[in-house]
Amino acid sequence: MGTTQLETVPEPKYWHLRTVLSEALDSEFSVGEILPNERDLAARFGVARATLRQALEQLELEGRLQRRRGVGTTVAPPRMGVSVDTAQHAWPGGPHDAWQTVDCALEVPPAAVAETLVTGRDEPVHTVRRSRVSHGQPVAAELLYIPADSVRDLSGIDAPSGAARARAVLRELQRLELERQENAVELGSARADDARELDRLPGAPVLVVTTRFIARGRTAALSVATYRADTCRLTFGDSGGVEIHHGPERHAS
Amino acid sequence: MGTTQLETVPEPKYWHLRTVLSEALDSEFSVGEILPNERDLAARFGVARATLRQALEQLELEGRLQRRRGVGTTVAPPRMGVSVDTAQHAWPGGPHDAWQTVDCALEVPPAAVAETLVTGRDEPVHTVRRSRVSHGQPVAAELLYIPADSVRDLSGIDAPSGAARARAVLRELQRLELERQENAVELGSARADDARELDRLPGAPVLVVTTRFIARGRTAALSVATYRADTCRLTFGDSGGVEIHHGPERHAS
DNA sequence: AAGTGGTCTAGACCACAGA
DNA sequence: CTGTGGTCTAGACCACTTT
Repeated sequence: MGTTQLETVPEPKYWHLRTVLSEALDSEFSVGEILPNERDLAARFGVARATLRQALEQLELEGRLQRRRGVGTTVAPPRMGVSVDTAQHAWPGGPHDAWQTVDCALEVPPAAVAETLVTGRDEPVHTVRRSRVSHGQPVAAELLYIPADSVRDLSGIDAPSGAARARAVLRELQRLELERQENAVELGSARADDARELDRLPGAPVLVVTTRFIARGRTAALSVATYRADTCRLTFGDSGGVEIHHGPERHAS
Repeated sequence: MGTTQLETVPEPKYWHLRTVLSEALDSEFSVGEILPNERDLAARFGVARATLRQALEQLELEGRLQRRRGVGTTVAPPRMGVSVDTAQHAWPGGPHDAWQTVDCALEVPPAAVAETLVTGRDEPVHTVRRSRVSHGQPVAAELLYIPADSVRDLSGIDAPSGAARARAVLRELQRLELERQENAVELGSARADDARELDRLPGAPVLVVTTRFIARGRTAALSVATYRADTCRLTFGDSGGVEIHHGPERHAS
């Protein structure tokens, strides 16, 4: 009857903790509010700190919490919708481009990239680094690989690297007619350089959006964009700014 | 010159381990091959088992490894491309539908769902459970929420639940004209029921695809599909079956 | 029964942010 | 400097699969 449920198939402590904390977040905390520190929380729930941390990790993965070393754990705002539609992921450098050019270099791409670009192994390609900012914070870091044949006429550009050269490369790319593009999303973990740019630790979960730009029947460019998985909800299709969030949430005063 | 790099900013052991193991996977292992057990591996690298496990978790998150309790850790095949295009995520029940109907019930949806459906709180909606199989293994579990007004004429259907009723509901839904749909992808963790259906443990990382089907200017149905993040690469846009994988991979004999 | 990965503990020390 | 989260250890036991 009113007795406490006997755990016939006991769920792991950390999972139960996750549920308890999740409900507490819904009902007793506001966005931006700081949680008690991990040692206190662990003591309060009568578990080891490692177990408590396992629960927090889950909630961070789900975008409910934000943890920063030296600062503390705060309640995260609902994830922001970020469009990865053809409009925003259009020909790099185009008018409706959501990206900001950072740097450019001529480098030999990773084997997996070289393979889809059909370029020979060890053949250097233009590598443009870009970043995307939304609502005032960095949400994605991108590496754009552009084979040399896609941008023929780079005369008059003396800069061997830098943002100026990047813009020149993208401008050249515009001259090609984009046939179509192929997109894919998958889960990954941030490499050290991406992590730095996204203000996260290495290994942080990211959504990797791979876009193959096809012109004249060939792959004219390949974009590998890593989005912060904790803060972003990628929208596509006929999308707009659908708002779906986890539960009751109030804003801190 | 040829001296070993002094770790001025020492990276975490587990991260270094991840890199070492990742390279070993590329060069010395074939898909499906079984790795040494965790205790042996930890001993071999001179670290605690927990640290070794942190590295393995990373690699599993990246889809490089597959771990099964009681069995062992094996090298995972490259992720399979799964289309989440309008073609596959079309009007549920349509001709090119990739989904298999499992069950149906009339239930009160979670608050977040009720909100986007514009139905009143505590108002039950048709809840259809479906599953998607690709290459012989389950890749996604879906919950489809359909407000009562979207499927008016359910007379002649006596079954209060079950696959038969589910099909009837979807058939009724077809009579509406689909205006457009809005899609979003985000990272989540598998709830207990989804986890069971996906043959994973609760909390396993999943890609949650939320689709809002819009007809007559209203949300006629809402689909929440959770895809296994470890085995799936979601493709969309003008996509096909782009093959991008991590490195040299051979198949076990 | 034996061997695997999964959970959990109670500690320790480190890196970093802020006062 | 203090307090925070991040890393790491050396154990123990549990749940599960296979033999």
